[in-house]
Amino acid sequence: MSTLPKKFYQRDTVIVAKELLGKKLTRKIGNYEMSGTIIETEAYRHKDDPASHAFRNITDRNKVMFGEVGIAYVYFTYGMHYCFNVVAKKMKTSAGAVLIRGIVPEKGIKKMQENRNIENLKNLTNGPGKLTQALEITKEHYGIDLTKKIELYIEEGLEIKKIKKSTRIGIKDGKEMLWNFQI
DNA sequence: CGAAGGATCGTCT
DNA sequence: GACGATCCTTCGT
Repeated sequence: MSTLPKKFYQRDTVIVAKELLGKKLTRKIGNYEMSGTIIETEAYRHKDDPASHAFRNITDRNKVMFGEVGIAYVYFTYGMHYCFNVVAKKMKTSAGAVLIRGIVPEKGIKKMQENRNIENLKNLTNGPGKLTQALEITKEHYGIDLTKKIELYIEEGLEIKKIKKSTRIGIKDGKEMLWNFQI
């Protein structure tokens, strides 16, 4: 199976967020592989989106959102969680990223359960902080290229027909935009 | 069940 | 110096 090309991410952030549903996320540590299918995403854009980290200005943290597409944007929040995003936007001069909020675990479930110290599959990777903990994604992955099959990448997956739209979670402004997408 | 509150620290003002 | 694109536990019903 091949990874999604740069071209895939070089489109409107909201469209990419929808189309990432059903795709396969893989995390490789040495020979060990963990993977799952993406089932929930959120789009965060630029100046038109008050909930986005890129809304105000470019900073040390958010700078990858302004750069090349198909790159990982990982940040630390609430003093204990990492969140994993993919840079996606139509214009080179703009900014945007898609937050991966949930996957269905497939390969390497045992390791994920160890990492999270729980058994229940339902609670294993059904939240942005949970999936980074399960897949051992940290700030070390900030800025890596997800189109290359190295330690973290996204491949082709299922065709999704029905998409549920909703408001994004945990934000103050920008609630009128239905940019949370789930299968 | 659902609601409420605590944990904990990097980032921005 | 305040707060957050969260999660988990506890407590009450």
